[in-house]
Amino acid sequence: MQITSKFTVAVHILACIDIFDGQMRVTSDILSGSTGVNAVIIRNVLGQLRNAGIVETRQGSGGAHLARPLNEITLYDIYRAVDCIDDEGLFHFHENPNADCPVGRNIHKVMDGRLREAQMALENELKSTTLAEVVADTRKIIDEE
Amino acid sequence: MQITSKFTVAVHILACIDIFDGQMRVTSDILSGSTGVNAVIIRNVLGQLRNAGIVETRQGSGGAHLARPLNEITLYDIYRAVDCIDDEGLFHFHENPNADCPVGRNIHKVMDGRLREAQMALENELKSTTLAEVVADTRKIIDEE
DNA sequence: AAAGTTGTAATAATTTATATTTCAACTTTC
DNA sequence: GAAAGTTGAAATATAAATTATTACAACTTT
Repeated sequence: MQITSKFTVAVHILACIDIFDGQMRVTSDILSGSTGVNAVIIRNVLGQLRNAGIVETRQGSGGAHLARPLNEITLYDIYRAVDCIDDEGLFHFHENPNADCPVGRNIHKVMDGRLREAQMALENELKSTTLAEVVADTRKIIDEE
Repeated sequence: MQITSKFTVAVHILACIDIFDGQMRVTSDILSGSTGVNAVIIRNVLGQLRNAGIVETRQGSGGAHLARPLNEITLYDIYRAVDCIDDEGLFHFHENPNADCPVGRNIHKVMDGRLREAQMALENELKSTTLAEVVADTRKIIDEE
């Protein structure tokens, strides 16, 4: 199991939006071409990013723009926006433990806090990186090519 | 997307093995009953735990036993044993970024280290808990019931 | 020998992720 | 104001991953 590629796709298209904005109209078709991901999926992701206040898009006119500065968008914001992880959490608990077994009826409770801690450690790490850093690194590599 | 339930199942059955060992023969059928997970899946998980040197099982005789002390088995050991995450890592990268696009051909490289850090933060957290703690908490709750 | 168990392979069913098709609503440009 | 291109969204299809099931040989103990 892995965290859905919508997350890395979202980071990818946000980098494109920042880097190409001004040079061209960054449409879902352009982004589909850069990512290799279907344009409808791109529009879905853009929709989630829009709902989270990260990008701006409008029907008809075409072309996405960032809604706030690069350094105010963390990887965590993106991860949340595209709904990588649902309310159940990162770890999938088996669903039918036996309530007649003393272990079965308590294991969930015992594990819950610890699994949440682990998930939080991951998420805190994602909070520590902003798109500004990602884009800066990308531009640097491009310049050196 | 979530981390496969084989992980929580594995923790569950290890707790059962420790708590019930001596009282009964802890077979895959018993464990299937406690977890609500198919007995063949349980045997697969036990097989992975055996390969990792965490439990001992034998054909014919039946009944699993821990292969080393509870405090020498971390949640990370279990997570590794059941192969929660493959070599690609926790985050799933979209597979066909466009090499003709400057962002497309570099984004993977730029993100890689950061995603690995996040995964490591998760894993370090799992390393910090041993089965001894999980079982102690479980026994405590059982005693208070 | 009988009964019960593990280990493993093969297959099926279920769930989740991703892609595709379609089209109405909208904007800009001619 | 018509044409061309775009977004947003729904419906459906395909693909991939997870979990369950069936089947049985190999093994142990009684």
